[in-house]
Amino acid sequence: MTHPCYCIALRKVSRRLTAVYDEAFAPLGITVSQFSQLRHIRHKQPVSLTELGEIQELDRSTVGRNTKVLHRMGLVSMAASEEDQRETVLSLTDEGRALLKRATPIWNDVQTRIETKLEAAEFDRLIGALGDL
Amino acid sequence: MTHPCYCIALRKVSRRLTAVYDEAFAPLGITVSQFSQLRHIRHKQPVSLTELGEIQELDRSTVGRNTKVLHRMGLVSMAASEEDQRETVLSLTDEGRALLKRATPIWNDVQTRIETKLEAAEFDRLIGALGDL
DNA sequence: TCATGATGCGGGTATATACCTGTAAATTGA
DNA sequence: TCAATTTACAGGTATATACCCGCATCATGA
Repeated sequence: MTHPCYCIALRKVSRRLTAVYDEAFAPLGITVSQFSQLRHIRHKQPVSLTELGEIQELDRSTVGRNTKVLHRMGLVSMAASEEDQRETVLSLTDEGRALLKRATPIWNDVQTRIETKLEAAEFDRLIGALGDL
Repeated sequence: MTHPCYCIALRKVSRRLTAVYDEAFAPLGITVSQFSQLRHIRHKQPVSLTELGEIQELDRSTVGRNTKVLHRMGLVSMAASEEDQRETVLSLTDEGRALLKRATPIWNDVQTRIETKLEAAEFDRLIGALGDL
């Protein structure tokens, strides 16, 4: 274990940071991943699963499954496109919009909190800084 | 999307970097996550699931499930501890050791490849550098 | 127009991950 | 010594993620 693995180190801070955001969003019943997807949908709606996948750089099937959860929560509507019957078009529901509005200040707070940890962030310092969040 | 989310950005590079390592390890039939766990086991064997969880900063149940896969692959042995009947102790099998030996030069190559991308890596540069791997 | 190919998705399977609950074994304190 | 607590784990459930296959639909070229 002389040299740390960059990938494993990155995965570790990614898990940690995700936990920080998720904890902040928990009162709203969403995760940071879901928050991000809601933001993308708001920005691009009406948007197809494929397009959303390209934007988020996620596999289409992943986006489909993640979206189904948001749909089940009543935050996102899924409808067949009129031009192309194969396509599912996503939009925010009123609840989705409302929740995103409530989530945004929480996100801003966390972002700011992270920024203060990141000032002179080279890679190792990044790991260290996020390590004691 | 004026401001990017630190967490989402980090998750994204984490996915990407994982894909790079996983692709390199693919001929051996393991992932970078499994490689890392094998290394930890080799370093600490005989080791319990709980201890391994603490080392890897992963939930015990996660380690248990990940280990079961390695065990199914014949790379790791799981035996009840003699001192404490509750404890499962993990060790590498001969195949596990052999595979780790073959995996290590591959890992070194990827590490080196990543290093050349990381020279002056502040956070944003990190994202950018990993972005075009 | 119509076969062929491309596109959009759903679902199966798999890993990686966490939390919670239940159970069994060990420890400890009265 | 024995009840109460702590520990170690397995398994259930859930999200997040990817790859593959199959199906339906659309687009295109002969």
